[in-house]
Amino acid sequence: MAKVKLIDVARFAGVSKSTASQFLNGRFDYMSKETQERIRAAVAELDYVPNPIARNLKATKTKTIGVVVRDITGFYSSRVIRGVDDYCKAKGYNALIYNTDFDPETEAKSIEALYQLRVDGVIIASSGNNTQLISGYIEKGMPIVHFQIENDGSEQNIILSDYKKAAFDATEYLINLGHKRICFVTQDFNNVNSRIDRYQGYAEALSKHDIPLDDNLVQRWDRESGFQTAPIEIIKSYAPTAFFTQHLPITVELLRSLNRANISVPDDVSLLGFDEVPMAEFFKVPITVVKQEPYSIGIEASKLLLNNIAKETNISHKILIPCSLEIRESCKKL
Amino acid sequence: MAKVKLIDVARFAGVSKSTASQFLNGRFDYMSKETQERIRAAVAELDYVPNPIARNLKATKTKTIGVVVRDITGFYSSRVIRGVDDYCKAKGYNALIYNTDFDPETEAKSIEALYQLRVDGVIIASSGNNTQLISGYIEKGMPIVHFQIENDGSEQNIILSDYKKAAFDATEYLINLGHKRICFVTQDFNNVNSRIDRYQGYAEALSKHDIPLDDNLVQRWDRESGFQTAPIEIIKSYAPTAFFTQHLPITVELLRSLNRANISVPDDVSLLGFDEVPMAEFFKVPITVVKQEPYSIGIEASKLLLNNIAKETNISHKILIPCSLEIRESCKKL
DNA sequence: TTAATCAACTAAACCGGTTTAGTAAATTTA
DNA sequence: TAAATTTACTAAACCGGTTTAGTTGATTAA
Repeated sequence: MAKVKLIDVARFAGVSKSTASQFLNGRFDYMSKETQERIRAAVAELDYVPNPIARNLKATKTKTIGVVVRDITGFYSSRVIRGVDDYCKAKGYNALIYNTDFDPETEAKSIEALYQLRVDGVIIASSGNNTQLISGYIEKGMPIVHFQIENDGSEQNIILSDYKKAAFDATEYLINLGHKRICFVTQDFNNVNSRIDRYQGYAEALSKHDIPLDDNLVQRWDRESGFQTAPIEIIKSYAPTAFFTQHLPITVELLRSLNRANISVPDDVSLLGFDEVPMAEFFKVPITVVKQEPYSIGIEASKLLLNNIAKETNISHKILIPCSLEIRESCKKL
Repeated sequence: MAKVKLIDVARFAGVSKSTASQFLNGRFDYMSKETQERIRAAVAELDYVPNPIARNLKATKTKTIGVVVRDITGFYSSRVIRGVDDYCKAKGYNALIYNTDFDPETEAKSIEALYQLRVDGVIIASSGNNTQLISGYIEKGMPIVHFQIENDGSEQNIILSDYKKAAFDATEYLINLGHKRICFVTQDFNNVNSRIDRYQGYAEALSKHDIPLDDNLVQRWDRESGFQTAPIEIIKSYAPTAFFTQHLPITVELLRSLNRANISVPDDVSLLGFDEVPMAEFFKVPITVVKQEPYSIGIEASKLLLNNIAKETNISHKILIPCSLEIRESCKKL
């Protein structure tokens, strides 16, 4: 494609490669005005475009970072990526996206691929199954910033929503509406702080309002097998007046179940979801949710990463981004 | 980061750089078993990882392509990108995403950035305002594949939904439900074939069923100023029994208007949209839509691009991907 | 007047690989 | 038995830049 290179410019201007390079990097220390002008003219005449790859080879930098997400297609992930990308582009970096589809092995392969590609750093929403492996890369000197998922016991750079406060606020909102039997639906904690924190926010709100914590109202859902106990059974057996779902897919599946069983939201049961629901305004019942700020998370994550890259430090930072409660129509006042 | 290089491996194995390189590239032509074994051992011992950048420098290839979209966050774009990325990764390429936010200038800058980065090719949903410029890059030898938007008169590689057939089928579906006054809501054609084709599909369906084409029922919408005529006015003045919107934002805005004006879909007026609507199943009225296959479009676009890169040809190909009608509840039988 | 300094460059090494053109020893052919 | 060929490598050029260590002629200080 672009064939004219530095040596061509140098020859055209009648100077050496070194001088041409100095000029292009703005170091005019001891360079006569005429020489500068000749090189400028040569660049213009030959339509020269420096090759950033050759440049970075020498610098042993790629000006590229990696972003490892579950699926770029998701509402949350795509916005994080957009934030990362906007910040990176502004700082002269490019971002390479790797999708893991929730598979820890694909995740491991992605990190290795990025390592081999010599990216300057990585932003990752890790599954939590590769903690050891990731530590290894950090030791090898690859700066890594996490987001979305915080695993227990790992000191790391991470940007997170303030899950605990968000869950607390949401639960308190339901309590203030008169709810006492609030069913908390979560994925298995599995040492993931990001899940435990929400639970704690929930528990603390109950405690603050002297509502006993009923273990029957803490229900599990997982990606493969769905609800451990069917929502209809939960309602029959434990009579919750509200569901508080901790993840968009849980909200979606719960809503689907309730619709199928002809259980009306919010008349029969209230529903509050974690994570924004796209197109909520057009829903039969617009869902009240805890809204995260994925775009901001992306910005902050890349800010932190590029900072670490620049300073070659790796002191663990944890940054919390506040959430907000988006009140719509799925929670009834009792 | 990774510091061990080829020369280290070579020294460790007691061979020259060249021999080590030959080994790593699987050319064992005249290499003794013992030498092979020694290099293999050195690689393993030193944990050597080849530097793809240095490799590609010599090859004058980057094994990277660019993808220029409006906004990675969108339902359609994110899926196209996912398709592109899956195909590219499988073929050893990486994709760099550039967002234009519908701004032709940002688009131009993105292409130039990708050109300077020496990407091996570009996949783009162009605004249509940079046709000249893009031709320039093609002439410079940069392979380009378009998708989503086809501009009038430009011979180019392009992957598209079969817009005409899709619009024909959708219109005929409405006609078969008894609709005769179908309001076609579109962006200004502006020489964009992707829009004109839909209009032709619409017109041909009407014609086939002997329904006169009423210009009053062809309405404009644009991103900045919204509807040229407010939907309520359209209904009052021209009494359509159905709307057929040509773009997701139009569908969304129309629905919003109708809701605000308390006009019921489909009781007062039917609605059929182009483009899938996320979460449609939970809508007050699930919207019937023409569903495109963005993931397939991404796959096909990258297939075509990588093919052109490999063969260094650039014969214009146009590939149509069929759409399907996703029938839900927003169209009433009259 | 001569050594030291400075302005304005350039040669060559380097980044980390690939590839082409050789080379020396062993083997085959004439 | 000498020439031609084959085997198993290596030296050096190259990809397209950056950077370090010089070099040369002019100017300034001692």
